[in-house]
Amino acid sequence: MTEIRLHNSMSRQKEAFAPIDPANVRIYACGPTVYDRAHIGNARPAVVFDVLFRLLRHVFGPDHVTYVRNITDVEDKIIARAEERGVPIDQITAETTEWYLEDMGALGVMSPTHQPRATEHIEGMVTMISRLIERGFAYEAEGHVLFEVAKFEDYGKLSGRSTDDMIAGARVEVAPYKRDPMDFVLWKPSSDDQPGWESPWGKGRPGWHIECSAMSEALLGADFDIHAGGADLQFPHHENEIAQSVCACEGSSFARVWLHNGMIRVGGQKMAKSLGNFTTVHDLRETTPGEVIRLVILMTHYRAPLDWTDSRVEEATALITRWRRALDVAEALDADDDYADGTPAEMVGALSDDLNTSLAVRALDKLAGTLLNDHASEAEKTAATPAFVDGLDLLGFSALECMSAVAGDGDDVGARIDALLTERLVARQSKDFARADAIRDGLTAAGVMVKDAAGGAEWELTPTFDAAKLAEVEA
RNA sequence: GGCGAGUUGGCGGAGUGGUUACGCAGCGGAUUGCAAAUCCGUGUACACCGGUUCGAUUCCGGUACUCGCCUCCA
Repeated sequence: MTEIRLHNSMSRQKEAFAPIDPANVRIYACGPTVYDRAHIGNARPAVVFDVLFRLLRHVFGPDHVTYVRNITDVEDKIIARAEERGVPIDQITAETTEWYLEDMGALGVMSPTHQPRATEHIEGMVTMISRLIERGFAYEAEGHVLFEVAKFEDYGKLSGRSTDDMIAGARVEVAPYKRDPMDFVLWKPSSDDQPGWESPWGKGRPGWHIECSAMSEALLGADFDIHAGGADLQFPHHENEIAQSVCACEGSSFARVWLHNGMIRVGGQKMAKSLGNFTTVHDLRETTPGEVIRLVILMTHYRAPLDWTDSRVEEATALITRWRRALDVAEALDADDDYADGTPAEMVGALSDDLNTSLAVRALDKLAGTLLNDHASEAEKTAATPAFVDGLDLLGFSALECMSAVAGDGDDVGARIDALLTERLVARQSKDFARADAIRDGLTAAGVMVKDAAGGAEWELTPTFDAAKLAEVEA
Protein backbone atom coordinates (compact mmCIF):
# COMPACT_ATOMS: atom_id res chain seq x y z
CA MET A 1 0.00 0.00 0.00
CA THR A 2 1.14 3.49 -0.76
CA GLU A 3 2.80 5.16 2.16
CA ILE A 4 1.35 8.56 2.82
CA ARG A 5 3.54 11.17 4.44
CA LEU A 6 2.07 14.30 5.95
CA HIS A 7 3.61 17.34 7.55
CA ASN A 8 2.34 17.30 11.12
CA SER A 9 2.18 20.79 12.58
CA MET A 10 2.52 19.26 16.03
CA SER A 11 5.94 17.71 15.34
CA ARG A 12 6.83 20.22 12.61
CA GLN A 13 7.97 17.50 10.29
CA LYS A 14 6.76 15.07 7.69
CA GLU A 15 5.68 11.79 9.20
CA ALA A 16 4.52 8.49 7.80
CA PHE A 17 0.76 8.40 8.20
CA ALA A 18 -0.50 5.38 10.09
CA PRO A 19 -4.20 5.55 10.87
CA ILE A 20 -5.44 4.39 14.24
CA ASP A 21 -7.89 2.14 12.40
CA PRO A 22 -7.23 1.63 8.68
CA ALA A 23 -10.78 0.42 8.33
CA ASN A 24 -11.99 3.83 9.45
CA VAL A 25 -9.64 6.70 8.80
CA ARG A 26 -11.01 9.78 10.52
CA ILE A 27 -10.47 13.43 9.61
CA TYR A 28 -11.92 16.62 10.98
CA ALA A 29 -11.62 19.97 9.24
CA CYS A 30 -12.82 23.28 10.58
CA GLY A 31 -15.61 24.53 8.37
CA PRO A 32 -17.07 27.97 7.89
CA THR A 33 -18.80 30.28 10.29
CA VAL A 34 -21.95 31.02 8.35
CA TYR A 35 -22.53 34.75 8.38
CA ASP A 36 -21.32 35.82 4.94
CA ARG A 37 -20.28 34.62 1.50
CA ALA A 38 -17.14 32.48 1.45
CA HIS A 39 -14.11 34.15 -0.05
CA ILE A 40 -11.25 32.42 -1.84
CA GLY A 41 -9.35 32.09 1.40
CA ASN A 42 -12.21 30.12 2.87
CA ALA A 43 -12.24 27.91 -0.20
CA ARG A 44 -8.61 26.86 0.07
CA PRO A 45 -8.94 24.44 3.00
CA ALA A 46 -12.16 23.03 1.56
CA VAL A 47 -10.37 22.27 -1.71
CA VAL A 48 -7.04 20.99 -0.41
CA PHE A 49 -8.58 18.80 2.25
CA ASP A 50 -11.02 17.54 -0.35
CA VAL A 51 -7.98 16.28 -2.23
CA LEU A 52 -6.75 14.65 0.97
CA PHE A 53 -10.17 13.02 1.36
CA ARG A 54 -9.96 11.72 -2.20
CA LEU A 55 -6.43 10.43 -1.67
CA LEU A 56 -7.37 8.63 1.52
CA ARG A 57 -10.42 7.13 -0.15
CA HIS A 58 -8.20 5.94 -2.95
CA VAL A 59 -5.63 4.41 -0.65
CA PHE A 60 -7.84 3.02 2.13
CA GLY A 61 -11.03 2.53 0.16
CA PRO A 62 -14.01 4.84 -0.17
CA ASP A 63 -15.88 3.16 2.65
CA HIS A 64 -13.01 3.42 5.07
CA VAL A 65 -12.70 7.15 5.46
CA THR A 66 -14.85 9.40 7.60
CA TYR A 67 -14.50 13.09 6.92
CA VAL A 68 -16.21 15.66 9.11
CA ARG A 69 -16.40 19.32 8.23
CA ASN A 70 -18.54 21.37 10.54
CA ILE A 71 -20.77 24.36 10.02
CA THR A 72 -20.39 26.93 12.78
CA ASP A 73 -23.85 28.39 13.15
CA VAL A 74 -23.53 29.74 16.68
CA GLU A 75 -21.08 32.58 16.88
CA ASP A 76 -21.16 36.22 17.84
CA LYS A 77 -20.37 37.44 14.34
CA ILE A 78 -23.60 35.84 13.20
CA ILE A 79 -25.55 37.67 15.87
CA ALA A 80 -23.91 40.92 14.84
CA ARG A 81 -24.68 40.35 11.19
CA ALA A 82 -28.31 39.54 11.92
CA GLU A 83 -28.69 42.77 13.86
CA GLU A 84 -26.96 44.73 11.15
CA ARG A 85 -29.24 43.42 8.44
CA GLY A 86 -32.34 43.26 10.60
CA VAL A 87 -32.85 39.66 9.63
CA PRO A 88 -33.45 36.63 11.87
CA ILE A 89 -30.38 34.60 12.75
CA ASP A 90 -31.85 31.41 11.31
CA GLN A 91 -32.27 33.09 7.99
CA ILE A 92 -28.65 34.26 7.95
CA THR A 93 -27.26 30.85 8.82
CA ALA A 94 -29.59 28.98 6.48
CA GLU A 95 -28.89 31.12 3.44
CA THR A 96 -25.17 31.40 4.10
CA THR A 97 -24.88 27.65 4.51
CA GLU A 98 -26.68 27.14 1.24
CA TRP A 99 -24.37 29.61 -0.52
CA TYR A 100 -21.34 27.91 0.91
CA LEU A 101 -22.37 24.46 -0.23
CA GLU A 102 -23.25 25.75 -3.66
CA ASP A 103 -19.90 27.49 -4.04
CA MET A 104 -17.94 24.50 -2.82
CA GLY A 105 -19.89 22.23 -5.14
CA ALA A 106 -18.88 24.47 -8.03
CA LEU A 107 -15.26 24.01 -6.99
CA GLY A 108 -15.64 20.26 -7.21
CA VAL A 109 -15.53 19.75 -3.44
CA MET A 110 -17.17 16.48 -2.44
CA SER A 111 -19.63 16.40 0.42
CA PRO A 112 -17.87 15.33 3.58
CA THR A 113 -19.20 12.24 5.32
CA HIS A 114 -20.77 14.45 7.99
CA GLN A 115 -21.45 18.17 8.11
CA PRO A 116 -22.59 18.81 11.64
CA ARG A 117 -24.05 22.15 12.61
CA ALA A 118 -23.07 23.49 15.99
CA THR A 119 -26.71 24.02 16.92
CA GLU A 120 -27.28 20.27 16.62
CA HIS A 121 -24.61 19.53 19.19
CA ILE A 122 -25.31 21.91 22.05
CA GLU A 123 -26.07 19.03 24.37
CA GLY A 124 -22.69 17.45 23.71
CA MET A 125 -21.02 20.79 24.37
CA VAL A 126 -22.80 21.18 27.69
CA THR A 127 -21.79 17.66 28.64
CA MET A 128 -18.18 18.29 27.72
CA ILE A 129 -18.09 21.52 29.68
CA SER A 130 -19.57 19.75 32.70
CA ARG A 131 -16.87 17.13 32.48
CA LEU A 132 -14.20 19.84 32.35
CA ILE A 133 -15.65 21.43 35.48
CA GLU A 134 -15.85 18.07 37.26
CA ARG A 135 -12.28 17.27 36.38
CA GLY A 136 -11.10 20.64 37.63
CA PHE A 137 -10.09 22.21 34.34
CA ALA A 138 -12.87 24.76 34.12
CA TYR A 139 -14.69 27.08 36.44
CA GLU A 140 -17.88 29.07 36.47
CA ALA A 141 -17.82 32.81 36.98
CA GLU A 142 -20.68 35.28 36.57
CA GLY A 143 -22.64 33.05 34.22
CA HIS A 144 -19.55 32.23 32.19
CA VAL A 145 -17.63 29.01 32.20
CA LEU A 146 -13.93 29.39 31.56
CA PHE A 147 -11.17 26.96 30.78
CA GLU A 148 -8.31 27.38 33.21
CA VAL A 149 -5.27 27.31 30.99
CA ALA A 150 -2.81 26.99 33.87
CA LYS A 151 -4.25 23.54 34.65
CA PHE A 152 -3.21 22.07 31.33
CA GLU A 153 0.53 21.65 31.12
CA ASP A 154 0.73 20.97 27.42
CA TYR A 155 -1.01 24.21 26.55
CA GLY A 156 0.97 25.90 23.77
CA LYS A 157 2.52 22.73 22.42
CA LEU A 158 0.91 22.95 19.00
CA SER A 159 1.69 26.58 18.38
CA GLY A 160 5.06 26.38 20.06
CA ARG A 161 4.63 29.13 22.55
CA SER A 162 4.81 29.28 26.28
CA THR A 163 2.09 30.86 28.35
CA ASP A 164 4.65 33.43 29.44
CA ASP A 165 5.11 34.47 25.82
CA MET A 166 1.40 34.75 25.37
CA ILE A 167 0.95 36.94 28.37
CA ALA A 168 3.79 39.11 27.13
CA GLY A 169 1.74 39.64 23.99
CA ALA A 170 -0.97 40.83 26.34
CA ARG A 171 -3.58 41.24 23.69
CA VAL A 172 -5.86 38.67 25.20
CA GLU A 173 -9.15 39.84 26.52
CA VAL A 174 -8.87 40.70 30.15
CA ALA A 175 -12.20 40.27 31.89
CA PRO A 176 -12.83 40.70 35.60
CA TYR A 177 -14.34 37.24 35.94
CA LYS A 178 -11.22 35.51 34.56
CA ARG A 179 -8.74 34.02 36.99
CA ASP A 180 -6.05 34.53 34.40
CA PRO A 181 -6.05 36.55 31.17
CA MET A 182 -5.23 33.42 29.18
CA ASP A 183 -8.38 31.60 30.28
CA PHE A 184 -10.86 31.26 27.47
CA VAL A 185 -14.61 30.99 27.44
CA LEU A 186 -16.46 27.70 27.11
CA TRP A 187 -19.93 29.01 27.79
CA LYS A 188 -21.29 32.51 27.98
CA PRO A 189 -24.60 33.96 29.08
CA SER A 190 -27.16 35.05 26.50
CA SER A 191 -29.60 37.88 26.87
CA ASP A 192 -33.19 37.35 25.74
CA ASP A 193 -32.50 38.62 22.24
CA GLN A 194 -29.46 36.42 21.76
CA PRO A 195 -29.60 32.74 20.87
CA GLY A 196 -29.40 30.73 24.07
CA TRP A 197 -29.89 27.27 25.50
CA GLU A 198 -30.62 26.17 29.02
CA SER A 199 -27.63 24.85 30.89
CA PRO A 200 -26.47 24.22 34.44
CA TRP A 201 -25.00 27.73 34.28
CA GLY A 202 -28.13 29.45 33.07
CA LYS A 203 -29.32 30.36 29.63
CA GLY A 204 -26.36 30.85 27.37
CA ARG A 205 -24.39 29.75 24.33
CA PRO A 206 -21.14 27.93 23.72
CA GLY A 207 -17.79 29.53 22.99
CA TRP A 208 -16.40 28.91 19.55
CA HIS A 209 -13.63 26.50 20.50
CA ILE A 210 -15.78 24.02 22.38
CA GLU A 211 -17.99 23.58 19.35
CA CYS A 212 -15.30 21.79 17.35
CA SER A 213 -14.25 19.69 20.33
CA ALA A 214 -17.79 18.47 20.89
CA MET A 215 -18.60 17.83 17.25
CA SER A 216 -15.41 15.92 16.57
CA GLU A 217 -15.93 13.78 19.66
CA ALA A 218 -19.52 13.04 18.73
CA LEU A 219 -18.71 11.96 15.20
CA LEU A 220 -15.15 10.69 15.34
CA GLY A 221 -14.54 9.78 18.96
CA ALA A 222 -12.07 11.18 21.45
CA ASP A 223 -9.08 10.09 19.39
CA PHE A 224 -8.88 10.37 15.64
CA ASP A 225 -6.33 10.68 12.87
CA ILE A 226 -6.19 14.07 11.26
CA HIS A 227 -7.34 17.52 12.22
CA ALA A 228 -7.09 20.13 9.50
CA GLY A 229 -7.68 23.83 9.17
CA GLY A 230 -6.19 27.16 8.19
CA ALA A 231 -2.81 28.19 9.55
CA ASP A 232 -4.46 31.12 11.25
CA LEU A 233 -6.50 28.74 13.39
CA GLN A 234 -3.45 27.08 14.89
CA PHE A 235 -3.53 29.55 17.73
CA PRO A 236 -5.65 29.93 19.66
CA HIS A 237 -8.46 27.88 18.14
CA HIS A 238 -6.71 24.55 17.70
CA GLU A 239 -4.65 24.98 20.84
CA ASN A 240 -7.88 25.45 22.76
CA GLU A 241 -9.53 22.49 21.12
CA ILE A 242 -6.67 20.31 22.24
CA ALA A 243 -6.89 21.63 25.78
CA GLN A 244 -10.62 20.98 25.97
CA SER A 245 -10.67 17.57 24.34
CA VAL A 246 -7.64 16.15 26.08
CA CYS A 247 -8.75 17.39 29.49
CA ALA A 248 -12.37 16.31 29.07
CA CYS A 249 -11.47 12.75 28.36
CA GLU A 250 -9.00 10.79 30.43
CA GLY A 251 -6.34 9.18 28.28
CA SER A 252 -7.32 10.95 25.08
CA SER A 253 -4.68 12.56 22.97
CA PHE A 254 -7.18 14.00 20.48
CA ALA A 255 -5.96 14.33 16.87
CA ARG A 256 -2.76 12.55 15.91
CA VAL A 257 -1.84 14.68 12.95
CA TRP A 258 -2.43 18.41 12.49
CA LEU A 259 -2.55 19.89 9.02
CA HIS A 260 -2.55 23.61 8.36
CA ASN A 261 -3.04 25.24 5.00
CA GLY A 262 -1.28 28.49 4.14
CA MET A 263 -3.09 31.74 3.57
CA ILE A 264 -4.28 33.20 0.28
CA ARG A 265 -2.66 36.57 -0.32
CA VAL A 266 -3.39 39.57 -2.42
CA GLY A 267 -0.44 41.80 -3.20
CA GLY A 268 1.59 40.03 -0.56
CA GLN A 269 -0.98 40.51 2.17
CA LYS A 270 -3.29 37.95 3.65
CA MET A 271 -6.75 37.97 2.13
CA ALA A 272 -9.07 38.75 5.00
CA LYS A 273 -12.49 40.14 5.66
CA SER A 274 -11.02 42.69 8.02
CA LEU A 275 -8.63 44.03 5.38
CA GLY A 276 -11.39 44.22 2.81
CA ASN A 277 -9.11 42.73 0.14
CA PHE A 278 -11.15 39.61 -0.41
CA THR A 279 -12.92 38.21 -3.45
CA THR A 280 -15.88 35.99 -2.77
CA VAL A 281 -16.10 32.69 -4.55
CA HIS A 282 -19.54 33.71 -5.71
CA ASP A 283 -18.29 36.89 -7.40
CA LEU A 284 -15.29 35.19 -8.89
CA ARG A 285 -17.51 32.57 -10.43
CA GLU A 286 -19.09 35.27 -12.59
CA THR A 287 -15.92 35.35 -14.64
CA THR A 288 -14.02 32.23 -13.66
CA PRO A 289 -15.32 28.65 -13.76
CA GLY A 290 -15.10 26.67 -10.54
CA GLU A 291 -12.63 24.21 -12.07
CA VAL A 292 -10.25 27.03 -12.79
CA ILE A 293 -10.50 28.36 -9.24
CA ARG A 294 -9.87 24.86 -7.95
CA LEU A 295 -6.84 24.45 -10.18
CA VAL A 296 -5.33 27.78 -9.14
CA ILE A 297 -5.55 26.52 -5.57
CA LEU A 298 -4.03 23.15 -6.42
CA MET A 299 -1.16 24.53 -8.49
CA THR A 300 0.44 25.62 -5.24
CA HIS A 301 1.42 23.39 -2.35
CA TYR A 302 -1.17 23.66 0.41
CA ARG A 303 1.19 24.86 3.11
CA ALA A 304 2.71 27.69 1.07
CA PRO A 305 1.10 31.09 0.86
CA LEU A 306 -0.70 31.62 -2.44
CA ASP A 307 -0.78 35.03 -4.09
CA TRP A 308 -4.00 35.34 -6.03
CA THR A 309 -3.09 36.93 -9.37
CA ASP A 310 -4.62 37.20 -12.82
CA SER A 311 -1.68 35.42 -14.42
CA ARG A 312 -2.28 32.37 -12.24
CA VAL A 313 -5.93 32.37 -13.21
CA GLU A 314 -4.93 32.62 -16.87
CA GLU A 315 -2.50 29.76 -16.57
CA ALA A 316 -5.10 27.60 -14.87
CA THR A 317 -7.64 28.53 -17.52
CA ALA A 318 -5.24 27.41 -20.25
CA LEU A 319 -4.67 24.10 -18.48
CA ILE A 320 -8.35 23.45 -17.97
CA THR A 321 -8.96 24.19 -21.63
CA ARG A 322 -6.30 21.66 -22.57
CA TRP A 323 -7.72 19.07 -20.23
CA ARG A 324 -11.19 19.61 -21.59
CA ARG A 325 -9.86 18.90 -25.09
CA ALA A 326 -7.87 15.94 -23.88
CA LEU A 327 -10.98 14.59 -22.25
CA ASP A 328 -12.84 14.84 -25.56
CA VAL A 329 -10.10 12.77 -27.15
CA ALA A 330 -10.23 10.28 -24.29
CA GLU A 331 -13.98 9.96 -24.49
CA ALA A 332 -13.82 9.39 -28.21
CA LEU A 333 -11.33 6.58 -27.70
CA ASP A 334 -12.99 5.06 -24.74
CA ALA A 335 -16.44 4.14 -25.97
CA ASP A 336 -16.98 1.51 -23.29
CA ASP A 337 -15.37 2.90 -20.18
CA ASP A 338 -14.89 -0.59 -18.97
CA TYR A 339 -11.41 -0.57 -17.57
CA ALA A 340 -9.88 -1.24 -14.20
CA ASP A 341 -8.73 1.59 -11.98
CA GLY A 342 -6.23 3.59 -13.96
CA THR A 343 -5.25 6.15 -11.35
CA PRO A 344 -1.65 7.04 -12.19
CA ALA A 345 0.81 5.88 -9.58
CA GLU A 346 2.84 9.00 -10.24
CA MET A 347 -0.05 11.18 -9.10
CA VAL A 348 -0.82 9.05 -6.08
CA GLY A 349 2.86 9.21 -5.20
CA ALA A 350 2.92 12.99 -5.52
CA LEU A 351 -0.15 13.42 -3.34
CA SER A 352 1.17 10.91 -0.85
CA ASP A 353 4.17 13.14 -0.32
CA ASP A 354 2.42 15.70 1.85
CA LEU A 355 -0.16 16.49 -0.83
CA ASN A 356 2.22 17.70 -3.50
CA THR A 357 -0.62 18.83 -5.73
CA SER A 358 1.49 20.90 -8.09
CA LEU A 359 3.51 17.84 -8.97
CA ALA A 360 0.33 15.83 -9.42
CA VAL A 361 -1.06 18.54 -11.69
CA ARG A 362 2.05 18.31 -13.87
CA ALA A 363 1.77 14.53 -14.05
CA LEU A 364 -1.86 14.86 -15.09
CA ASP A 365 -1.01 17.46 -17.69
CA LYS A 366 1.62 15.17 -19.14
CA LEU A 367 -1.13 12.63 -19.80
CA ALA A 368 -3.24 15.32 -21.39
CA GLY A 369 -0.23 16.09 -23.57
CA THR A 370 -0.14 12.51 -24.81
CA LEU A 371 -3.81 12.59 -25.69
CA LEU A 372 -3.41 15.86 -27.56
CA ASN A 373 -0.17 15.00 -29.28
CA ASP A 374 -0.84 14.64 -33.00
CA HIS A 375 2.23 12.47 -33.26
CA ALA A 376 1.23 10.03 -30.53
CA SER A 377 -0.10 6.69 -31.69
CA GLU A 378 -3.63 5.53 -31.11
CA ALA A 379 -2.23 2.85 -28.83
CA GLU A 380 -0.40 5.41 -26.72
CA LYS A 381 -3.50 7.52 -26.42
CA THR A 382 -5.63 4.54 -25.56
CA ALA A 383 -3.14 3.60 -22.87
CA ALA A 384 -3.17 7.13 -21.45
CA THR A 385 -6.94 7.34 -21.33
CA PRO A 386 -7.77 5.51 -18.10
CA ALA A 387 -4.85 7.21 -16.37
CA PHE A 388 -6.01 10.62 -17.46
CA VAL A 389 -9.66 10.07 -16.62
CA ASP A 390 -8.93 8.61 -13.21
CA GLY A 391 -6.23 11.19 -12.59
CA LEU A 392 -8.75 13.95 -13.17
CA ASP A 393 -11.00 12.27 -10.67
CA LEU A 394 -8.25 11.96 -8.06
CA LEU A 395 -7.74 15.71 -8.14
CA GLY A 396 -11.46 16.40 -8.28
CA PHE A 397 -11.75 17.54 -11.89
CA SER A 398 -13.91 14.71 -13.13
CA ALA A 399 -16.83 16.95 -14.01
CA LEU A 400 -15.11 19.62 -16.09
CA GLU A 401 -18.44 21.07 -17.04
CA CYS A 402 -17.28 24.62 -16.98
CA MET A 403 -18.19 25.28 -20.56
CA SER A 404 -21.87 24.61 -20.22
CA ALA A 405 -21.93 26.42 -16.91
CA VAL A 406 -20.49 29.56 -18.42
CA ALA A 407 -22.43 29.34 -21.65
CA GLY A 408 -25.63 29.47 -19.65
CA ASP A 409 -29.01 28.17 -20.78
CA GLY A 410 -28.13 25.55 -23.35
CA ASP A 411 -29.38 27.87 -26.07
CA ASP A 412 -28.50 27.54 -29.72
CA VAL A 413 -24.88 28.59 -29.27
CA GLY A 414 -23.63 25.57 -31.17
CA ALA A 415 -25.85 26.23 -34.15
CA ARG A 416 -24.87 29.89 -34.23
CA ILE A 417 -21.19 29.06 -34.20
CA ASP A 418 -21.68 26.50 -36.93
CA ALA A 419 -23.43 29.13 -39.02
CA LEU A 420 -20.54 31.53 -38.58
CA LEU A 421 -18.04 28.86 -39.51
CA THR A 422 -20.00 28.03 -42.62
CA GLU A 423 -19.88 31.68 -43.57
CA ARG A 424 -16.15 31.62 -42.93
CA LEU A 425 -15.72 28.52 -45.07
CA VAL A 426 -17.46 30.22 -47.96
CA ALA A 427 -15.23 33.27 -47.49
CA ARG A 428 -12.13 31.12 -47.43
CA GLN A 429 -13.14 29.26 -50.57
CA SER A 430 -13.56 32.56 -52.37
CA LYS A 431 -10.18 33.68 -50.96
CA ASP A 432 -11.81 36.41 -48.90
CA PHE A 433 -9.35 35.84 -46.09
CA ALA A 434 -10.02 39.20 -44.50
CA ARG A 435 -13.63 38.23 -43.86
CA ALA A 436 -12.68 34.72 -42.84
CA ASP A 437 -10.12 35.96 -40.35
CA ALA A 438 -12.50 38.56 -38.97
CA ILE A 439 -14.96 35.81 -38.12
CA ARG A 440 -12.29 33.68 -36.53
CA ASP A 441 -10.86 36.60 -34.55
CA GLY A 442 -14.32 37.47 -33.35
CA LEU A 443 -14.95 33.92 -32.25
CA THR A 444 -11.60 33.83 -30.48
CA ALA A 445 -12.47 37.03 -28.66
CA ALA A 446 -15.78 35.48 -27.65
CA GLY A 447 -13.93 32.51 -26.21
CA VAL A 448 -14.57 30.06 -29.03
CA MET A 449 -11.49 28.24 -30.20
CA VAL A 450 -11.44 27.49 -33.91
CA LYS A 451 -9.30 24.76 -35.39
CA ASP A 452 -9.08 24.00 -39.07
CA ALA A 453 -8.87 20.28 -39.57
CA ALA A 454 -8.87 18.08 -42.62
CA GLY A 455 -12.60 17.51 -42.50
CA GLY A 456 -13.51 21.15 -41.96
CA ALA A 457 -13.33 23.58 -39.08
CA GLU A 458 -13.85 22.35 -35.55
CA TRP A 459 -14.62 24.55 -32.59
CA GLU A 460 -14.92 24.38 -28.86
CA LEU A 461 -15.82 26.71 -26.05
CA THR A 462 -13.11 27.85 -23.70
CA PRO A 463 -13.78 28.75 -20.08
CA THR A 464 -13.90 32.42 -21.05
CA PHE A 465 -16.78 32.03 -23.50
CA ASP A 466 -18.83 35.22 -23.72
CA ALA A 467 -22.24 35.03 -25.41
CA ALA A 468 -22.46 38.81 -25.79
CA LYS A 469 -19.31 38.84 -27.88
CA LEU A 470 -20.64 36.03 -30.00
CA ALA A 471 -23.58 38.23 -30.89
CA GLU A 472 -21.15 40.98 -31.94
CA VAL A 473 -19.52 38.67 -34.45
CA GLU A 474 -22.87 37.88 -35.97
CA ALA A 475 -23.68 41.55 -36.34
C1' G B 1 9.05 41.92 21.63
C1' G B 2 7.85 36.32 21.31
C1' C B 3 6.80 32.09 18.03
C1' G B 4 6.72 30.09 13.09
C1' A B 5 7.23 29.82 7.65
C1' G B 6 9.65 31.34 3.44
C1' U B 7 13.45 33.55 -0.32
C1' U B 8 14.78 28.79 -7.10
C1' G B 9 15.40 31.62 -14.22
C1' G B 10 10.37 36.96 -17.13
C1' C B 11 6.24 34.36 -14.34
C1' G B 12 4.49 29.81 -11.84
C1' G B 13 6.66 25.73 -9.55
C1' A B 14 9.30 20.69 -8.37
C1' G B 15 13.64 18.65 -6.72
C1' U B 16 18.61 17.22 -5.56
C1' G B 17 25.42 16.92 -1.96
C1' G B 18 28.21 16.08 -8.04
C1' U B 19 24.68 14.78 -13.92
C1' U B 20 20.47 21.49 -12.60
C1' A B 21 12.16 18.76 -13.38
C1' C B 22 8.18 20.62 -15.61
C1' G B 23 4.48 24.36 -17.27
C1' C B 24 3.52 29.29 -19.19
C1' A B 25 5.63 33.32 -21.68
C1' G B 26 9.92 34.42 -25.27
C1' C B 27 12.93 33.09 -29.50
C1' G B 28 14.06 29.83 -34.04
C1' G B 29 12.02 25.94 -37.16
C1' A B 30 8.05 22.32 -39.17
C1' U B 31 2.88 22.66 -40.38
C1' U B 32 -0.99 26.51 -42.08
C1' G B 33 -3.75 31.03 -47.19
C1' C B 34 -2.67 33.40 -42.32
C1' A B 35 -3.68 31.39 -37.67
C1' A B 36 -4.99 27.95 -33.84
C1' A B 37 -3.71 23.14 -32.18
C1' U B 38 0.45 19.88 -32.48
C1' C B 39 5.68 18.71 -33.10
C1' C B 40 11.18 19.83 -32.97
C1' G B 41 15.01 23.01 -31.07
C1' U B 42 16.58 26.97 -27.61
C1' G B 43 18.34 30.93 -23.43
C1' U B 44 18.05 32.58 -18.42
C1' A B 45 18.11 30.37 -11.45
C1' C B 46 18.89 28.43 -6.93
C1' A B 47 18.69 36.08 -1.62
C1' C B 48 23.56 37.37 0.87
C1' C B 49 28.00 36.03 3.96
C1' G B 50 30.70 32.29 6.26
C1' G B 51 31.46 26.92 7.58
C1' U B 52 31.55 21.44 6.64
C1' U B 53 33.03 18.80 2.06
C1' C B 54 37.16 16.60 -3.17
C1' G B 55 32.53 19.17 -4.48
C1' A B 56 26.54 22.77 -1.95
C1' U B 57 21.29 25.49 -4.93
C1' U B 58 20.86 21.09 -1.72
C1' C B 59 23.82 20.17 5.07
C1' C B 60 25.24 23.77 9.36
C1' G B 61 25.64 28.93 11.33
C1' G B 62 24.72 34.00 10.64
C1' U B 63 22.71 38.47 7.81
C1' A B 64 18.98 40.77 4.96
C1' C B 65 14.22 40.88 3.22
C1' U B 66 9.08 38.96 2.93
C1' C B 67 4.92 36.79 5.16
C1' G B 68 1.87 34.60 9.02
C1' C B 69 0.38 33.93 14.23
C1' C B 70 0.48 36.23 19.11
C1' U B 71 -7.24 39.80 18.83
C1' C B 72 -11.97 37.60 15.09
C1' C B 73 -9.88 35.01 11.06
C1' A B 74 -9.57 29.49 6.43
